[in-house]
Amino acid sequence: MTDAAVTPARVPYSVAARQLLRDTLLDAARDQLVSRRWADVTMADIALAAGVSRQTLYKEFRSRDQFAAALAMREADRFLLAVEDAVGAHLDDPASALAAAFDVFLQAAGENSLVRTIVHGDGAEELLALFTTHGEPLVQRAAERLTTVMLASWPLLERPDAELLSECLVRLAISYAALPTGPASMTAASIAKLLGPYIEQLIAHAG
Amino acid sequence: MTDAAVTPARVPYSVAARQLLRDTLLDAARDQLVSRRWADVTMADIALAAGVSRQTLYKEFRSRDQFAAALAMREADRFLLAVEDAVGAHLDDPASALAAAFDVFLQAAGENSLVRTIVHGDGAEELLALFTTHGEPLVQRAAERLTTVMLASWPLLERPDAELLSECLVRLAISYAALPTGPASMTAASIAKLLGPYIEQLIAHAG
DNA sequence: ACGCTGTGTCGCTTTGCTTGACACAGATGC
DNA sequence: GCATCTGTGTCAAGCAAAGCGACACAGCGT
Repeated sequence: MTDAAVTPARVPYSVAARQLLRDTLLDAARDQLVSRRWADVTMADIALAAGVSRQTLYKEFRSRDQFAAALAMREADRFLLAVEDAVGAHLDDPASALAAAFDVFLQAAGENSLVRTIVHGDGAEELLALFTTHGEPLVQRAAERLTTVMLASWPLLERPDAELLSECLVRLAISYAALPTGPASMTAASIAKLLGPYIEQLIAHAG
Repeated sequence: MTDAAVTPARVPYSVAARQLLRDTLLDAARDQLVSRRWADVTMADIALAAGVSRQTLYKEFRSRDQFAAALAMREADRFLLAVEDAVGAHLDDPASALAAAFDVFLQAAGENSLVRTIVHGDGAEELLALFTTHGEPLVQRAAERLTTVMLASWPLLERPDAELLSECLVRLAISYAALPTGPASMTAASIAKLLGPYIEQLIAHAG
C-alpha cells in the first residue's frame, strides 16, 4: 500500500517475461511431479501444462537433462532462502543458528514433494544424480550462498574456514535429506553438537 | 518450501505474460508519479521505463485516458486487499471491523504516493476525476468486492443491505481520502459510530 | 522384425513487439 | 495571424519469438 521501501530498479518487460517463461515451465513440471514419476512426465506434458509449445521449452532449456538440472537448481534455491532466513534469526549464536538452519532444511525437505519423489526412489534416479554424482554446480552454488550469509552474519569468520564449513554442511544436508536417520530436529541437534566446537573456536580467536 | 496449499490452477504462460506486461507498464507509471506530475509524464516516458515501445503501450491500453483508468483501478484494488484483510481480522464484531478497515484505508491512503499526488492537486485533475466524476466503474467494483467480503463474513446480512452499506462506505472512504478532516483513526471511529447502530440492527434481527 | 513412444531438430507460418513515419490538437513565440 | 514544438493516436513495414507439423533417431515391448 505504501510505496515499496526501496525502488528495486524496475525490471524491463523483456527480461521479466523470459524469467516468467522459465518459471512457468519449471512450476508446471513441479506440479506434474506431485502425482507422477519423473520418468513418466514427458517434455510434451510440461509444455502443455505451461501453455507453450514443446519447441519453446526446448529453446529455453536445451534438453531434458538441462531442464532437470534447472529444476533441481531452483528447488535448491528455495531451500537456501529458508535456510538464510533461519540463520538470520540466530545472529547472536552461530551454533544454534546452525542447528536451526539444519532443522528448517530437513523439515522442509521432508515435506517437499519433489524431494519425496526423489527419495522415494522410483523413476527419478536421473533427478537424484543432480544432487549427488552430477551435483557439482548445485553444491558449489549452495556452498557459496551459505558462505556469503555466514561471512555477513559473523564478521570474525575467515573466508576459507567459512567455505570449508559451508561445503560440508551442504553435503551433510543433502545426505540426510536423501537418507534420514531420525527426526529432523534430532539430526540437526547432532550436527550442531558435532560442529559446534569448531565454530566456537573460529569465532573465539578469529581463525 | 512445502507445496502450495491448494493448487492455484496454473496460469498458462501467454496469460501470465500479458498480465506481466500490464503490470510492468502500470508500475512504471506509478514510479514516475512519485517524482513528477501526471500531466508531465508522457506515454513515451512510461513505455521507456517499462522497457517496451510506445505502440505496445497503446495496444494494451487504448489511450492515455484508459491507461489512467487502469492505473486508478489497480491502485484501488490494492487498497481493497488491505481493507479485506482488516475485515477478516474482526469477524466477531462488524462495527469494529468497519472501524479497523476504515482506519487501515485512510492510513494507507495518506501514505500512498499516488493518492498524495492526486490530493496535493497539481496536474492530476484528470486522475482525480477517475475517483469521483468518472469513478463509476471504480466505485461499482469496490462496492461489489466489499459486499462480497461482508456477506461472506456475516451470513445474517442480507444482500441489499450490504450493497447499500458498501457503496456508502466506498464513497465516504474516497471522500475522506481526498479531503481528510482529521487523523485517520478519529475519522474511522466517527464513521463506525455513525453506522454502527445500523449494522447492529441488521445483524441482530437479520434484516 | 515390427510398431510405438518420446527426444531432439528443421522449416514454415503466425503472432506480437519495434521502428519510423505521419496527421492532428494544444501551447508557445514572433 | 502564422510558425514551431510537443505529445497523442494511428499506420505500414520489419523482425524476433513462439507455434505448428513433420521428420530422423533411439529405446522398448511384442
